[in-house]
Amino acid sequence: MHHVSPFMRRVAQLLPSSGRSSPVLDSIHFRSTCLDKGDEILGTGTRVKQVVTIGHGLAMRYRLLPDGSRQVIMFLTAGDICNPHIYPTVMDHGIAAVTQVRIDRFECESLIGLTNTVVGLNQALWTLAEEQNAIMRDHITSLGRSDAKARVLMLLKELATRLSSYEGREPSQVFIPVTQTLLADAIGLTHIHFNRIIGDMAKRGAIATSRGGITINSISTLEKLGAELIVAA
Amino acid sequence: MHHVSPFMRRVAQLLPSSGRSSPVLDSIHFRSTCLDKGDEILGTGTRVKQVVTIGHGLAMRYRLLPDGSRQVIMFLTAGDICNPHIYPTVMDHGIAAVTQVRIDRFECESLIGLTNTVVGLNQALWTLAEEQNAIMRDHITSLGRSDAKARVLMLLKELATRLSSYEGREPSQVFIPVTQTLLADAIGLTHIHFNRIIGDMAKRGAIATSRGGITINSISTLEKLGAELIVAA
DNA sequence: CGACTTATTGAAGGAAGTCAACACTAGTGG
DNA sequence: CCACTAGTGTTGACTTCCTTCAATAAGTCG
Repeated sequence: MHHVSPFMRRVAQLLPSSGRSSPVLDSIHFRSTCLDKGDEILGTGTRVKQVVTIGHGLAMRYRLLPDGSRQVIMFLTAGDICNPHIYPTVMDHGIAAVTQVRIDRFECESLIGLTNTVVGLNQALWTLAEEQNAIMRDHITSLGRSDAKARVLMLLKELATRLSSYEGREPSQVFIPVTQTLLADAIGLTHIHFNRIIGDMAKRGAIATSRGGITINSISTLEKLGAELIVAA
Repeated sequence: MHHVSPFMRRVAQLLPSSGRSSPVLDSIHFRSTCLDKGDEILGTGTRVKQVVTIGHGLAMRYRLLPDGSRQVIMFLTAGDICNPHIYPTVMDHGIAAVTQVRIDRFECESLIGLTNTVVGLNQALWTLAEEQNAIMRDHITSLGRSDAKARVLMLLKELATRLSSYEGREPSQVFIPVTQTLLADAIGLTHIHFNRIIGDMAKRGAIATSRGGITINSISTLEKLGAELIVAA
C-alpha cells in the first residue's frame, strides 16, 4: 500500500480542518516512480495531463537557452508541485531530477474533482502555488540587486532552510546535494566564480565542500556572513 | 453605470464558453479608483480582503531593499490582477502606479463565490496567474543568463508587446511610459548604463527617447537587433 | 524663479567572465 | 582489472562589462 504523499501532507496542513490528515485526501490514488539523477521529469513542451509532485529528493525547474547555457529557475523539494497548476497545460520550461527522485503523480481530473467537494482545498492549492511564486520573487530580487557573494549566501540559506524543514528545529548541519555548476546556474554565475566564493566561505568555516554537494555547518553562521556583507558595504 | 473591467474581459475570454461576455461575470460589482503616478496600490505587509486589478494604466510589483535600492519584479497592465490570488493574503511585496492608473476592486468573497457557480472560472483564474508566472520565469532567465544589452532588448520587447496587445495587429509605434531609472530597476542595471545602451539603440533608429518614456519604432526592429546580438556572440 | 526629477556624458575602478591548465573521482568498456 | 573518458572541483592570469563618482542639461512643478 502507498504511504501518504508529501504533497498531500502539505495540502492537508493548509486546510481549515488543519488538525490531522483528511481521509478523503489520503485515499486519492497516485503513482510513484523513481528516477535517477539527471533524468527528465517534465520536458519543455510536454502536454501534462497528470499532476506531478516531488515525493522525495531534489529537482529543478530550468530553461535551456539557444546558446546552450542553462538557467535554473528554482529548486523543488519533497511536497512541491511540478505543474504550474492542477489543470492540463503545456510546459514552457523543463523539470529534471537533481538527485535521485521519487515523483508522485495524480490524475488532474481527480484533483479537480476534489476541489469541488473538499472545503478549502482550492485555497490550499493557491497558497501552495504562492509559496513557489514568493521564491521566484526572491530569486528575481536576488539576481537583480545583489552581487555574487550575497546571491550565493541567499541561495544556500534558502536551500538549507527548505531541505531541513522536515526536522522540527534547526539541525546542526545540512547537506545540499547539488553540484557547484548547477548552483551557479541558478544565480547567474559561472561555476568558476561560484567556486571562488564558496572557497572563501569554506576557509572561514561556514561551509564545507565535497564532490557533489556542499555542507552548511549552520544556517545562523550563513546569516552572520550576510550581516558582515551589509556592514562592509 | 460601470463599464466592464478589463480583468473580467480577460477572464471571460478564458472560459469554455469563450464566445461572448458572460452576463453573470459582467454583473459583478466592483469599485474603480483613480490613482496618480507613483501612488501606492498595495503596500508590503498589506492584508488584502479585496481583489485589486488594473483597469487602466501601468503598475509594478516591486520590493524595496534594506540598502534603499529597489527591484521591479514585474510590470502590470490593464486586466492584470495585483493580488497573488483571489483569497485574502498578506503581501510580501508592494504594488505602485507607474503611470496614472485606474484600479478595479472586487470583493474576495464574491469572486470566490463565483468559482463555485461559474464553470471554468477557477481554471481561468489559474491560467491568468500562470501568465504572470511565465513572465517571472522569463525575467529570471533574462537576469541570470543575459548581458545588459540583451536584457534591455527583452524587456522592451515584452513591454511593447503587452502594451500593444489591445490593437489587433502590430502597431507601428509603441510608447512605453516608464522612466529609464524604473526600467533599469527591473533588469538589475544602473540607470546610467541603461541610458548608454538605449542611447546606442536610439542612434540606430530602433527607438526614440524622450522625457518619461521610450518609443519603440517597431517591435520587429527590436527582434532584428536581438538577432544581431546572437550573431555577434 | 528655484527645487526636483529625469536624462546624458566622461573618466576610473572593480567585480565577474573568459581562457587555460590541472587534480580528483566515478563510471565504462575492453 | 585497468586504461580511458567524462564530469566535477580548484587555481591563476587577463579582459571586459558594468558600476561608481562626478558634472551638466533639460524638463516639470510648486
